[in-house]
Amino acid sequence: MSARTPDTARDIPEATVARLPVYLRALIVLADAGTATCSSEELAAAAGVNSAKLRKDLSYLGSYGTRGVGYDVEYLRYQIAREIGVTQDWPVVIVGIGNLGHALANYSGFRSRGFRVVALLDADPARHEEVVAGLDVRSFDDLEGIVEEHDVSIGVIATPAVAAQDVADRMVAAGITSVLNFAPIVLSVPEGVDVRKVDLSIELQILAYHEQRKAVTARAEDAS
Amino acid sequence: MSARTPDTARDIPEATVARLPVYLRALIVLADAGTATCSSEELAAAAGVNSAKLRKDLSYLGSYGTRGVGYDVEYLRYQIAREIGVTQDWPVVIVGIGNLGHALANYSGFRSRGFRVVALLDADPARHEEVVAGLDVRSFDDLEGIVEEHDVSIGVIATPAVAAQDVADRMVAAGITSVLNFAPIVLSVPEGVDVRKVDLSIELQILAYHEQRKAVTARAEDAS
DNA sequence: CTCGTTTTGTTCTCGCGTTCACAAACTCCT
DNA sequence: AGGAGTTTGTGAACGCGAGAACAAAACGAG
Repeated sequence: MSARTPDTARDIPEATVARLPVYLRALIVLADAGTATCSSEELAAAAGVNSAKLRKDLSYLGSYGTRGVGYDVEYLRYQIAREIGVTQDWPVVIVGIGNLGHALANYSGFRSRGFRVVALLDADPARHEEVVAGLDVRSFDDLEGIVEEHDVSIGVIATPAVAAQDVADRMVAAGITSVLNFAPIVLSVPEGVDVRKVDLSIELQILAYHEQRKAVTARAEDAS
Repeated sequence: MSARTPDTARDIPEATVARLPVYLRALIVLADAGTATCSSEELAAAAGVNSAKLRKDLSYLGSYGTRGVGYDVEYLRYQIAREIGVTQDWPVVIVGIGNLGHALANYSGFRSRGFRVVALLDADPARHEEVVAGLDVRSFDDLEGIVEEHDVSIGVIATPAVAAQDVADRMVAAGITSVLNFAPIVLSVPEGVDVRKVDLSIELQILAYHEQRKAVTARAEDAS
C-alpha cells in the first residue's frame, strides 16, 4: 500500500473547502437556467471569485473539466456535492428555539442542501407546547435519546450565551462531533469536535470599522 | 507633512480587524466580572486565540499595555471600541422581515454594541400591519427617505435570494455604503461599497465536509 | 492530417498572517 | 538601591493562499 491515498482522502486546503459550497450554489443556479456547460470564467463570475482561483480549487478535487470546452454543469455539481458530503442526508438538532431558533428551523436552505432538522429542543418548558416548522419543541433532556435514535452528528446552538457552554458539553457527551454556534461566546470542546461560530454583531462591527475609516479618509481628502 | 499618519489612520490588517470585536466582547465579560487588569495570556484564553497573536493584534492599535503587569481592562476596552467605531451610534435599516428579519430585529446584541435599528422594511404590503421589536414594518419605498433622515450608512438584507440584488441596488443608490447580506447570492456593488455575507447553510456544509472526513479516516483506521 | 483557437491544469512568485523567541520595561521583595 | 520575576511589544522565520503566466490538451476548420 505505498500507492496513492484513495478517493476522497486527499488533502483539500481549508480556504478551498469554504468556497466549494459557493461553487455548488452557483452550479445549481446555472443548471436551473438550463446551462449544460460552463467555462471557469463564467462559473467564477457567478461565484464572485477570480477564475484562476476557481480552477485551482477544482483541481484539488480532480480533473473534472475538458480543455477547450469547460465543465459539464451537472457532472461538476455532483462531484462537488459528493466531496462536501451533501449527497447524503445529515440529521441536525437545533437547541434554543427563540427568535433565531425559529428562523433556523424554518430556513428552507438547510433542507434543500442535504440537512434534515430532526428535533427542536429548548430548556424552557413553556416552549414545549409550541409546534415550529412542523416539529414539536421538545425538552432539552431528550437530547441523548434523539442523538442516538437518529445518529445525529451535527448540532446547532441558538441559545443565549450563558447556556451555550452547557449545551455544547451535553451535545459532545451525547456523541455530537460538529457544532454550529450562534451564541456570542467562545466554546471549549475536546479535540476531535469541530465548532464553527456565526456572530451577527461581529459582522456589523467589522463593517462599522471600515465605515468609520471611509469617513475619516473622506474628511482628510476634503481638507487637502 | 512627512510625519506619521495621524491618530486612527494606521493600517490594521484585515485579519486583525475581524478579531477586535472578539477581544472587545471578552473584555466586557472580564469587566462585568470585576476584573481590573488582565494579562495577554488570560485575555487570549477568553477570546480563544494564541497569546502572541493577541499581543501583535493589539500592538497595531498602539501600546496600551504595561510590561510586567498586563492590560487595564476598562482602558483597553475603550480603546478597541473607539478603534472599531462602536463608541458612536450606528443607525441600521433591515430589509426583509421574514423569519430571519424578525430574529435580527429582536437581537439585543446589536443595540448593546452601538447599533440602532431605525427601520424595518418589507416589500410585501401584508406585512406593513405588523409591529416588530417596537417598530412598524414599513414599505420598502420608504428606504430613501429613511436613509436621508437618519443618515444611515449600514443596511442589512434578509430577503429571499431573488430580491437581494434589487434591494442592494436601491440601498446603494440611496447612499448606503456598507451591506450585511444574509441572502444566499453574490451581490455586485460598485467600488467603495463594502459587503459582508453570512450564509447559514454554507457553514453547515463546511461542517459536513469535515464530518464526512472524520467518518472516512475512522473507517480507514479500523481497517488497519 | 495539420494548424489555429479555446480553455483547463499547474508551476512559480509574491504577499499576508501566524508563530516563535527575545529584548525592553515594569513590579516587588529584600 | 539592586536583583529576581513578569509580561509586553516586536523582529525574524515560516507556511499558506492568491494571482499571474504558461504548457498541455481538446476541438474545429480547411
